[in-house]
Amino acid sequence: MKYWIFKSEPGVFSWNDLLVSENQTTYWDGVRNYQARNFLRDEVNIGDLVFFYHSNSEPLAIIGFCKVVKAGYPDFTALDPKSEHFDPASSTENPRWYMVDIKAEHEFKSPVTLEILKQSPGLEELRLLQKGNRLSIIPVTKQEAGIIQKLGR
DNA sequence: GCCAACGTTGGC
DNA sequence: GCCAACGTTGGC
Repeated sequence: MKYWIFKSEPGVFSWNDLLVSENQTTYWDGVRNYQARNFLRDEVNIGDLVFFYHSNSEPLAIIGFCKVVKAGYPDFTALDPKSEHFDPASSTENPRWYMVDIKAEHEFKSPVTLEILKQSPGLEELRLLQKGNRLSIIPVTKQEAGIIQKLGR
């Protein structure tokens, strides 16, 4: 089992949006970055734990965590000309972008804010905290995941 | 709203 | 294959 942070702007898709989704499950569409795509396609698996991070918002924080319930499959929004995420270079035969499905598992008692994360020993290497980081699908080590879990209790 | 950092594009 | 220009991200 692996551990991840998925970033989302709550104005686009928030933790609460996830909670009111059918089965508290959503497909994670719209990733249009190759490194993040590779993670979704090749590495994110059923049962993996996903921390749900709100970016560009108040508070900047991990709100809770999810479980991956469906591993990588083609992002169909890339094939839909009406979608904001349409990519004419992607096709059914040769999909360029991938998505996974995640299901809400637990909301933290209080959000684990960016500030808290920065102050927590053991998270110095966390990609989320590196300057200029823009990756939206971030791998997290088991040790880091344990620390984040503790912070959320 | 600003702007630094980053990824992508496209002309050469 | 280089790199300038551009668009986007995301913390502040």
